[in-house]
Amino acid sequence: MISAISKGMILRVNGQTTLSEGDGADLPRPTMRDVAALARVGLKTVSRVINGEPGVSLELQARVRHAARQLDYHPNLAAGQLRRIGGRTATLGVILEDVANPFSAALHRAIEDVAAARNVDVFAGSVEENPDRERRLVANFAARRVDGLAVVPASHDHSYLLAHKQAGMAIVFIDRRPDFLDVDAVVSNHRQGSARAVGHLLGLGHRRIAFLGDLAAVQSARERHAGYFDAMAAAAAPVDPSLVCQDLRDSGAAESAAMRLLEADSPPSAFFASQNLITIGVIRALRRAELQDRVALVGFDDVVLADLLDPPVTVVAQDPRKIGTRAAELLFARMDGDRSPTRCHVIETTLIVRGSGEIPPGR
Amino acid sequence: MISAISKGMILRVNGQTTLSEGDGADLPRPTMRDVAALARVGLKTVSRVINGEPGVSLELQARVRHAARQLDYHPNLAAGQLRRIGGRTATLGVILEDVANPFSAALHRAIEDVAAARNVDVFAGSVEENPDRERRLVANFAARRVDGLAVVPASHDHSYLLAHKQAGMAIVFIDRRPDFLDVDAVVSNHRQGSARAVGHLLGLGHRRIAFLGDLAAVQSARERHAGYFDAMAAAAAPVDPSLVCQDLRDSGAAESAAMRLLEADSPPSAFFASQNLITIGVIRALRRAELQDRVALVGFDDVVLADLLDPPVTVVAQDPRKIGTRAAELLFARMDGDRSPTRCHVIETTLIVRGSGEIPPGR
DNA sequence: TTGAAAGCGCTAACAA
DNA sequence: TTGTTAGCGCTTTCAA
Repeated sequence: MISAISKGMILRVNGQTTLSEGDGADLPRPTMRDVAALARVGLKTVSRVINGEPGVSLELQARVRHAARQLDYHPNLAAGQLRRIGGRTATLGVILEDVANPFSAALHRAIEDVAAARNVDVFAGSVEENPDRERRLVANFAARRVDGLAVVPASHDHSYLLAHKQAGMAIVFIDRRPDFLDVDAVVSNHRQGSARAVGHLLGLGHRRIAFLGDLAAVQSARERHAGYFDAMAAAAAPVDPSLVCQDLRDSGAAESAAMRLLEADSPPSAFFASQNLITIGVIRALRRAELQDRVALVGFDDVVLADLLDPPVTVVAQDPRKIGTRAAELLFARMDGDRSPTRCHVIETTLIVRGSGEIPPGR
Repeated sequence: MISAISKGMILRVNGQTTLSEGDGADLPRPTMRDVAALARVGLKTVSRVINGEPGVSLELQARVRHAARQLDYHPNLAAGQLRRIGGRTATLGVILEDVANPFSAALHRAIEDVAAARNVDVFAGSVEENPDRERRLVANFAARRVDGLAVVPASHDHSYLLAHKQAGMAIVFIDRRPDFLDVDAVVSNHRQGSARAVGHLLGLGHRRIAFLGDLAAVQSARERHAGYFDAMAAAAAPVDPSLVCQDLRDSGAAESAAMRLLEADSPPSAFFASQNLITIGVIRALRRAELQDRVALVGFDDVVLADLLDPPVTVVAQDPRKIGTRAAELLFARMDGDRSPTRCHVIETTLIVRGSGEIPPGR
């Protein structure tokens, strides 16, 4: 049985390409050869027109464009990249903690904007602090030959990226510094920002300040933890280990931990919540305990609507758009041949005083 | 001058591939040929081992794997896809309003999770309701031969996607129904959800209910607008056109519009904010006017921390995770050969009563 | 079980 | 200005 020939079908008969009438489905995509045949020009002429190379007569340009439109031709980028010398794919890989987390999403968008200006497409993936997922994503992106990779790394030993770097993949670390690997990085000043937050509470007279932190395995979480100790030590305030909770993976865990502290014999007079989801958990706990006006709270990383809560939440804000933009620019600079020594770019944080962090102790 | 040969360099001499000592930078990536040469086997044998095809002796498998590891070989997916019959790229394109918007980001994450389970990588891009950006992204993703495309469309006439669909690209629309194109869609019940929100306010006795909406050019915004009229008509409540504001593109615009309404001669007794950013704008306006306890508010789409505001914000919640998951599953079903008629899947919304929507009129 | 040859859709290099 | 040939890194086909 011979299947029907329907409109729009590409017919290749004796090397001649023609267009049928009908409205078939699942046609093969037309190739440059098809366009060349229909326009009755050489393959290379089509390539020149499609890529905007000079040196094609207006007449042939018109014929090629007309044929391309007729066939609804869309070039195959992968095929071109394969042969092209230097073989850029015009893609970037972005590896985030979670594309749905507001901080990650803001980074993503900033990177996308820089990339879009160069017509570079962006792969994104979520790692959830799982080093295996990170490696899987890196392997995939490498197999796709992304020109650049922006990573918020979950892993510790980053030397497995060396081969990719040497193969010409530009790499930038975001939010965390690289270990055992020489690449650029853009990070918030986690330690100093945290010390500032805690110092702010200490300045109001707080001494029993709880620290709620993310996975201790995560470098940025450790730095924020260290900032807490820095400030406490600078004020000669003793650290009560029972007020230090780490490894809180989401708002729920943070809420429970905060509740436990509030219900203990000698509760904290203030909280330092070292991450956005943790801040949300602490806010919920304070509400449940109806202590939001008596126990102080400073969060690290800003939270939407934090200014409209009662009391409004004081935070140390990061600047994810600036971080993402800088990271993308570094990536493109390296791709463009920048061979200068790698650097770690530190983006300062901002203390935003709103109310929750200014509640005095013993109220 | 002859450049130094350093460790790890791939040397191709007389067709023989060997490994040098040193720590060179910018090596060419090893190819299957290099692995084959080092392992002293045929090219196809390497291909079989890398792709896990059966029928290779254990001995040769070991030799190939060892050589691959030694060279830090990473296969080039694009090259494989080019020759492979049916040519799947194992990629998806996701076109969103803004990857940083919480609703879009939640969709994105849900799609990513379904894709990751199949080891499919995801391109994402933001359109900002600009049809030109949509077309540019679609063209790029088509040029990259994504197997599937999930779009929150900004454009109106979607027939330009027909050629891609016919070329075998699976397509699903999210949040909006396709016009002039036969593809699957997954949408919230915008109209009924909005009618329910407005009906809720009418049930409390409100008659002067303001509608604040997104770009009227956007289909989902129009449906929410229609839902408002449905409910008003059902209650035989007159619509005051001065209480209907559209084309609000961000929280700031929504805040100004709400302020203007509140300061007018006969202000509304309730607001229906038909989108998450608009809801935030209205909340800010009500706070500024100190009317948050006197003017009711129901929002469409939930907002983080809405439950902790004073008063807590009543919303009609969408289920972005469910929408995204369903959309991705439809995409994969089509790729797997599902030829059943296309459908528009409607995901119901949920009214979450929290307080702001239960403020009676004339308070 | 193994591998040589052809070719995917395109660009590079070169010839006309 | 135009076209021809080779070949990118891989998979397919087919022969050994």
